[in-house]
Amino acid sequence: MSVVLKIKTATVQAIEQLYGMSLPADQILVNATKPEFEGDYTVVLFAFVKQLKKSPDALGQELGDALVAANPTLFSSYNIIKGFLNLLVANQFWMDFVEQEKNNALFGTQQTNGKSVMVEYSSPNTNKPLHLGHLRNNFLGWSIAEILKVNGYQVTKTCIVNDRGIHICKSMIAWQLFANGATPESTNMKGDHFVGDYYVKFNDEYKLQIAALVATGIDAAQAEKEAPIMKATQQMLLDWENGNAEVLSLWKRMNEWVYAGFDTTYKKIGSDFDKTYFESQTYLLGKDLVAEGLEKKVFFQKDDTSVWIDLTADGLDEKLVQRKDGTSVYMTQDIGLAVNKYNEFKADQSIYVVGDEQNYHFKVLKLICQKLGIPAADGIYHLSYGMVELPTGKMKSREGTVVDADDLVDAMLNIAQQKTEELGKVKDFTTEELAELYNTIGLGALKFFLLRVDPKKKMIFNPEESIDFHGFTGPFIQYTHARIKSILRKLSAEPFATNTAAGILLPLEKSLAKHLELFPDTISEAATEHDPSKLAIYLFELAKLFNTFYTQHSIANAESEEKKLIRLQLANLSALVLSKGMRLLGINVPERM
RNA sequence: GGUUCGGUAGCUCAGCUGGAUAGAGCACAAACCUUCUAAGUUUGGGGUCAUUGGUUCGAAUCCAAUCCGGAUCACCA
Repeated sequence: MSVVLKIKTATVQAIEQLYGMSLPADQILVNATKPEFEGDYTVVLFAFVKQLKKSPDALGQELGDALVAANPTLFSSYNIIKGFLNLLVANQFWMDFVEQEKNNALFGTQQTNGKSVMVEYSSPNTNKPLHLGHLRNNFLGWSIAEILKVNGYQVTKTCIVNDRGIHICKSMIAWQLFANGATPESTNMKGDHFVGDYYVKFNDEYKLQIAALVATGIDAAQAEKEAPIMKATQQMLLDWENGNAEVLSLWKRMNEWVYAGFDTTYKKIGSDFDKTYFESQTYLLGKDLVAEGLEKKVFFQKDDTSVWIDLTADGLDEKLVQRKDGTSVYMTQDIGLAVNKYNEFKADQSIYVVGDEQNYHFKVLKLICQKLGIPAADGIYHLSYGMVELPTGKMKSREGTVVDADDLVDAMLNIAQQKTEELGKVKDFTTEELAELYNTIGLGALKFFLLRVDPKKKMIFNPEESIDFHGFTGPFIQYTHARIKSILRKLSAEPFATNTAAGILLPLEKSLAKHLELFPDTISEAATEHDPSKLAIYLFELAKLFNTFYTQHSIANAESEEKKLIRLQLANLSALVLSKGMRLLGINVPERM
């Protein structure tokens, strides 16, 4: 049980005993005491002053006395200032806490809660390489999955690959027209980039053709439809759907190129999935649900035989679920896939990590599933994240203003290498060890950069300014970890003796212990809010605290053996929490850097 | 226009279930390496928390209106 919860519980009991009034624990407001006052945690009294008809001071006095008397191991003293009851937690309490957790690899890990959850993320299109936006998606999805795991959930990571559709045909057509049989092998290119280039070529050619048509006097909208390359693409999509062998074979071949490229990137950034779905295999799902929905009168049919759902009562619009030609739309597929996933995994919750541009889509998806009475419906949760934008605005692949994922990762590794070489602290590393270190640091900087901000908010990335390695960054935390490990190596600190001294904790020692104690609560908050940035901020503060502590107090040359011991314990637990916490963000921490 | 998300220091962001004098990092100015890793630490300047009104012991936080910006409201996926 966390300290804050203990304080709340103790307060509830005290109020019950003193005044015979029972309050729920969540009505007690407990804050960390502001540094300018004496104390560790503060109970805000105003909330019950009215109900109890007492002055804040009198209430605080009685409550403070009762709390200290009833919980001598928890509280050592208290003071009251203007309606705030500042409680001082006993030094021994913090020391016992550190003693107990000092080397506990499971610190912060919850027991299994019997619930299962699916996390769907990444969702790439197979017509172009991954970009910075995908990186945010991948890091978020992966991290949330790990955070849920330590909170006791059984997690299945899934990925839906958008491997069919008009956009795929665009690259295929362009390849037929311009490639002269070139392949990734013959051009020595990564497959996803190779295919992506033909997607760009399509758009270039398309624009030219439109311009040519407009020059002959055709209006722009008409020209967009008439352009031969577009007509060919649409024909190809039809051929694909009709199972044309030649088209299917080209489609497979080009997709294989892309998968090979994605595979490399996923390995490099550490993304993995337990189950991958392909849209080419799921896009027909959901059709039978349309019939079922019509029967249940959830859907209705218009005169032209298209099928709709009326969501005006829910403050939304009418939404199409089946075209008049009987084919299904995106929404229908998603309903089908949701049912499919549920049948396969029976997950209690299904989290979709998808950009906030699809907020409306997922709102509708959940509503429709609920109206259809699908068991998975209430468990649908859209983890909506903001776009990554450039200072000049949104990234657009057609205009070449995307930040390519591979390029960015490579650039990060280069900076990591350059800085490491400048500092020259690991000259004895082998080539392999160095490569691993650059990877750890470069990716750590990138992942932390993308995960440290609230997922809901859009964020700005300026390619002109390289991602920092100082301050609120991944490398700063990695560095702190390496620093601690260096001390532990030198003092060969394990196993620890049991700390029996009833010593006094210095302010910085106590601050560290206090902050370490918050780790389990932070992890569970990150899970319930679906927000890894809570964890990132926590870890940064821990690293900062440790560094301050480090410069003020020596561990190796501590004033006494007792001091040395408690500091060793604090250092070891700090390293453990930093390492474990960073791992939940998908970031490794080095032993040396 | 409807819905929805956002607006906090020069920049990037915390804080938002109402609590004490609004915080970090970067940038800027300065100090600290014969002592456990200076990718570090310390100090300093820097704010009309978009605006106006309301709710109350107390508002960056809640409510309303307004202004500004994004997303979305496709027989695209």
